[in-house]
Amino acid sequence: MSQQKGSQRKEDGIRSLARLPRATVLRLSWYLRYLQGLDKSQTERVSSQELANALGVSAAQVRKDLAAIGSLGQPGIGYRPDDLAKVIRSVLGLDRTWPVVLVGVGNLARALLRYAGFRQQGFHFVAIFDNDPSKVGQTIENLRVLPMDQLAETIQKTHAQLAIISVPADAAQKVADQLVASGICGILNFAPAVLHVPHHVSLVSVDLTVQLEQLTYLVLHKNQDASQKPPG
Amino acid sequence: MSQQKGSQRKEDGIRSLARLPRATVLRLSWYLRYLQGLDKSQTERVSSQELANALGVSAAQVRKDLAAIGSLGQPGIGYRPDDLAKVIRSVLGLDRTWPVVLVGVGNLARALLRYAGFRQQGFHFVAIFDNDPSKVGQTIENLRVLPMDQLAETIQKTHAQLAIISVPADAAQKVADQLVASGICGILNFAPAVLHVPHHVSLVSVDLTVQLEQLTYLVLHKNQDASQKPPG
DNA sequence: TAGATTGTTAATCGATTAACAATC
DNA sequence: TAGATTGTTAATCGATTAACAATC
Repeated sequence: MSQQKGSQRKEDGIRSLARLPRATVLRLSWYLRYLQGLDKSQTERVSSQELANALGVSAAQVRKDLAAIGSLGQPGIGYRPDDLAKVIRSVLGLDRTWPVVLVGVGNLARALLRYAGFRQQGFHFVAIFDNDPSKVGQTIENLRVLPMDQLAETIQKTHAQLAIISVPADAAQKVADQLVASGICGILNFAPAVLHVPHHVSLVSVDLTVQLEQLTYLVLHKNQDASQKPPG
Repeated sequence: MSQQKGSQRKEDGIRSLARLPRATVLRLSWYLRYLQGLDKSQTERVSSQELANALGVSAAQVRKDLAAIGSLGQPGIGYRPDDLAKVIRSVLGLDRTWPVVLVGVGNLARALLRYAGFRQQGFHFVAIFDNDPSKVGQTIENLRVLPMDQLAETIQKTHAQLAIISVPADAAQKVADQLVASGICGILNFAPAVLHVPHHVSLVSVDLTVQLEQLTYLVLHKNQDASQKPPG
């Protein structure tokens, strides 16, 4: 592995990180979750071994992941939970507030709007949309459901960069196109459809049926692979 | 790569498959989804290239994935959608009905209970549970909410092998333990917690906040990685 | 100092891609 | 036959693990 590669360079503690492996980014979320669960006043240090045990990965993996975002640990001692959490938050972009718009007001949307976990991490719903006239005008969690023709305008006004799609599969690509045209940078898609977005837009899809199908495969072929699964 | 490895052997078409790579199993779900969307009477054949274009992967990848579950294509011709879908369904265990129990009746649970996608693929909710006395006895989608002390009994009676956890994070491990003790083989977990289950139980976790955090990372470090993301 | 634990290197493992002979 | 497309092999790429010198 070549040193001095791309924008990667060491700089007294925190490294300006050149695209982390996707699996590493996923684990950073887990590490953060674990650190947030620690009793702040009680825990002075955590070791890679402790994190590894808690999350079901190897200690070497943990050290590799954390070394990728900075020299945050002290040999012989471990990591300071607060420092670690702060750096991970910064890397994941959780040291700020993210306005989010949501398109498609069904059951899943209602659940998402009420989901406390989002608010805790700085995600903040600023507008919700539906193309069903009978839903437009309803109020859910203090938000009026807006018609789709106000999408672009609202996104520009609220500076929302993120959107959540929870419409039926056959409507999802059209909605994605509208979101992209309105300047959205990242889409979290819950519609069971493969979406295509331009290069400059980020997309994460969560397909609930696919997840359940992964589970049936594992159950059916159990004992051939019983390792701890990454969430998602 | 050695031939004749483990239980893998070729046998006229369908191969008795030795644990597929997890990424392959994920894509099998996508292929199936695409095939199900095709107009049956219209489409006689699909090529690996068509599947690849539709799903944003390489054609070589598609052929490799499909070759792993059998010799299903005809050189020079392509694959027969019906045959392909049938084999994928069989590999994923979707050629049968799966009774599912759900624990934790919150907003997300209500959304999941009404989610049509589950039913379409053969998943069937047979019982729902909550430890909140004010919820026990309520009826949702024709199911009475049962108290937790009826969990084991009900699971045995319904022969449910799968369970969905949608309780708060701090209750999730205890619920998982109860499910395992009651004989459940596979758990789909929506609680934002890392669960530990015995070797013989399969676990898939979907953490919505983690998914949104992956998205903020991508948006923030955009143009460093703008590839199509696998759902989940 | 002795014990613990990091950050990093080298070795291993696994998954993806490219190329092409086989075959419809 | 000529054109198309599979299944498979070898090459590439990337991620995980093991080991250990550096250091608190």
